[in-house]
Amino acid sequence: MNAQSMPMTVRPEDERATLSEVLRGHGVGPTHQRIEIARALFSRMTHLSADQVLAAVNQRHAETSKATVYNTLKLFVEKGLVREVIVDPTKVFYDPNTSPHHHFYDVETGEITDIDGDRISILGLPALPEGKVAAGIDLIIRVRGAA
Amino acid sequence: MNAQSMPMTVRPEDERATLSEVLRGHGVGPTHQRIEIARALFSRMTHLSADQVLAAVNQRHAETSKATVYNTLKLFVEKGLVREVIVDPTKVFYDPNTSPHHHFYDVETGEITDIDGDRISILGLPALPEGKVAAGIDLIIRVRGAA
DNA sequence: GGTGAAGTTAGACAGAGTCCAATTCTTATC
DNA sequence: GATAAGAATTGGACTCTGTCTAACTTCACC
Repeated sequence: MNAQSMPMTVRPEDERATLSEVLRGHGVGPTHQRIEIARALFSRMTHLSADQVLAAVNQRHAETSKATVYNTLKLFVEKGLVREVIVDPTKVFYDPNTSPHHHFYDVETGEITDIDGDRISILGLPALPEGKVAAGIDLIIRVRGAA
Repeated sequence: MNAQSMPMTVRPEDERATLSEVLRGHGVGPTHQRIEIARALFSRMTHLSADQVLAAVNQRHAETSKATVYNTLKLFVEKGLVREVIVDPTKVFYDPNTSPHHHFYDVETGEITDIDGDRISILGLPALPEGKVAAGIDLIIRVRGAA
């Protein structure tokens, strides 16, 4: 089971256990803090910045430090649980949807919306530079309110 | 005449005049500082961050403040003289090539390379969100050294 | 219950970018 | 060329995101 296949609704008493399994399945030892951070991301299935994750976690009950949120988000990226979305020059967003997809980014509101990967084909994708491998492909369509 | 059609080599005594014309043609009043910043970008035709622009300008002779570099780069973006490239979570790069194109970004070295827009076709581009207009389309291919 | 490794923490720190009030420059007009 | 008004520039303080470190806590295992 991976993050994408996690049921959208689970009985509250099962939620922690389910999240623990998701973490373990990605080679991440489950701790209170990591479970809370995973819940913040996966229960919303939306793009959150580090400070939004921190706020969401601490609003609930669990005191979690800034350092742990940053450590954990970096770990989740390494382990493939979430994906970094770099569209806003001021902060990184974390996307719990790790399937191939692209992004609309509203430069005025900061809102990020997914574009399913299979709705787009990219033809003539150039050969990667010598000795390099792909680490991610993201088509970013910046939009703003009509004039 | 626009930035792209500016001759790659000009007689030094004409360079300031040429850059002045480019700026004026984009509705930007030419000042010493703006000319120096434009020269830093257009003489290299490469992707520079704000601090690289600052270093390039001040290395030459013209003392220019950090605030002016940031003000000017923002103005250049508004006026279509350069394009922001947002691929690195720690800083924005400015690209003097404003024709439609995409980017390779090496996550290990930080190197950015252009991909000509006409080498790639994007099929099935989804409709923009209601009431929105496109502000930029950038396919970012992140690469890293092979394992 | 003891031990070591893994995880968490507060708070200091670094770097990019913003803001502001004071100064300097540009430009239009005479 | 002098002048005045608006535009541009400036240093420095400031904000914010993210990193680092050394101490502390938790956990698994014996």
